[in-house]
Amino acid sequence: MDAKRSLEAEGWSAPLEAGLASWSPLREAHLMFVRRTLGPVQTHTVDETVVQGPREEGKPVIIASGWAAAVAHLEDGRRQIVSLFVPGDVLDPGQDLQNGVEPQALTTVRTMDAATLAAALDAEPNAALRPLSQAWASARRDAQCRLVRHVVRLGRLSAHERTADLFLELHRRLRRAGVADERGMPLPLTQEMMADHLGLSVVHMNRTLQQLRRDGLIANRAGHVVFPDIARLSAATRRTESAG
Amino acid sequence: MDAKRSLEAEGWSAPLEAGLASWSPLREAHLMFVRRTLGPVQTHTVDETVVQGPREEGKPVIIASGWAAAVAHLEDGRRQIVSLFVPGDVLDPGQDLQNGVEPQALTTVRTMDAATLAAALDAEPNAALRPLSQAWASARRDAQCRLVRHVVRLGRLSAHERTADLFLELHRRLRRAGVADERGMPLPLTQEMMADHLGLSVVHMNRTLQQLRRDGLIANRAGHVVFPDIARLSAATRRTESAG
DNA sequence: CGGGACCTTGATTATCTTCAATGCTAGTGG
DNA sequence: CCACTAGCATTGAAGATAATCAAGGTCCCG
Repeated sequence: MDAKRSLEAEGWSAPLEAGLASWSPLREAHLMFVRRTLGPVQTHTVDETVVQGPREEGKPVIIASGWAAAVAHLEDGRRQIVSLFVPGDVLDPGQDLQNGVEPQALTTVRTMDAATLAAALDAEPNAALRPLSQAWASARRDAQCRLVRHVVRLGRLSAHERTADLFLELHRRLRRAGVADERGMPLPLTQEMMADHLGLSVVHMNRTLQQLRRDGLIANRAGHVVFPDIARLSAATRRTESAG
Repeated sequence: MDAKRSLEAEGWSAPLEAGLASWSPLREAHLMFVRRTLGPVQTHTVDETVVQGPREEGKPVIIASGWAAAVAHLEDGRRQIVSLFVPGDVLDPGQDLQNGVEPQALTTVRTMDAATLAAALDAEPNAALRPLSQAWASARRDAQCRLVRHVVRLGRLSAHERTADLFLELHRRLRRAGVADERGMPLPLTQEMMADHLGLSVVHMNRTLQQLRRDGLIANRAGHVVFPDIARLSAATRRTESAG
């Protein structure tokens, strides 16, 4: 049955399918439904604005390949990347209802890399597709959960800890989507993007990465990062308490 | 009709009712429904754990009086207050599905002050109660929105900006719930709690507050804070660009 | 009066930003 | 093939911002 998938469909819906299936056990029928209801694919180059306003209910935009991010801009030029989106993720700019009536986007979704997007259809909760809608719900909850973890990261972790912690989160997510292997992952982000996500200056981001490299915790080149010792990288997300 | 409300009911469901009504125009019948379906009130003293695990679906716990917070604890004792809850808010610890099956709470909800809580019933989406369920949905979205804003605050604002920005957000929320007036608001938080929310050390939090006081942006005593000049406080949330 | 929780202070150190260059690499047009 | 450019990574120096350490101080309460 796997052999029957067209190469093309396999090509760009694989991360989405793998991601969904990791949340809930899906049958081939569910994956067929996903492929069938997926909208036309839009191709984007890096740094294009993808979602300006609040997203349409029931028509989540998913990212089939490449990376994107929800970006908040301050008046004076500072910017904060609120969340990163990797293949298989649902794009969500967050919505502000502060003024009551018109929902207003808090952030703008922009591509951080060449990316392909498609509108997906959240399954109606009928019996046959129940596992599928559960998978969508789990994916949404995971996104919320990542926001909470990011607040902790920004509020209480040092630059080194933040960086290690982010790398591990991205690694987990990319493996879930089937886009990374055990030892490393693609990382198309510039140091400036990482800095804007982790609340650091570019210069300090650079020095933090150098330190992690010197410590043998990461090794990177050409859009990829390798983790020579995941256990030690994991330990670097927490403060090392030596002699008490 | 307003005169008919019992004083007791008025006393502890007022912030919730005012908060909901601010999201969607509600009639007396909707408020009656809220009062009628509200569970028994639980009284808590400061620093009690209120919600340990993931919250039950469809039975949101609301806070009728007092303050609470979703708190994340790190192994080494550092802690981050991820979100603050004021009267009328729905408590939500955030849920982690990372390991697939069992939802796991990311944070623990604790009282930051003496507080009274009750379980509320999210209205079924029948026609008569539609405005009510819309109000609940808006309140939920507002909570998500606050998380996004907090990421920006922690990632890109200085200590002074963060503090001013938080005060303005709390002021807006408390006014919405009818618990604060135009000039100031109750603030039962210790400096340590504010520090843990804003990602600062207690000492630095203290000095930042002193600075704001010296600048005439805030004045506080005994659990209350007053804003002598909201416009200037608002300006303090952004970097002041003098000569260009 | 003693204790505890909270606020405040000064001194010192660490972390991180800013400013200003300098290199590096890939793409572009001559 | 070679300047030329643009975007990104890197460096050093200087300074601001924030953390840490270690005391005091105040207030309330038993």
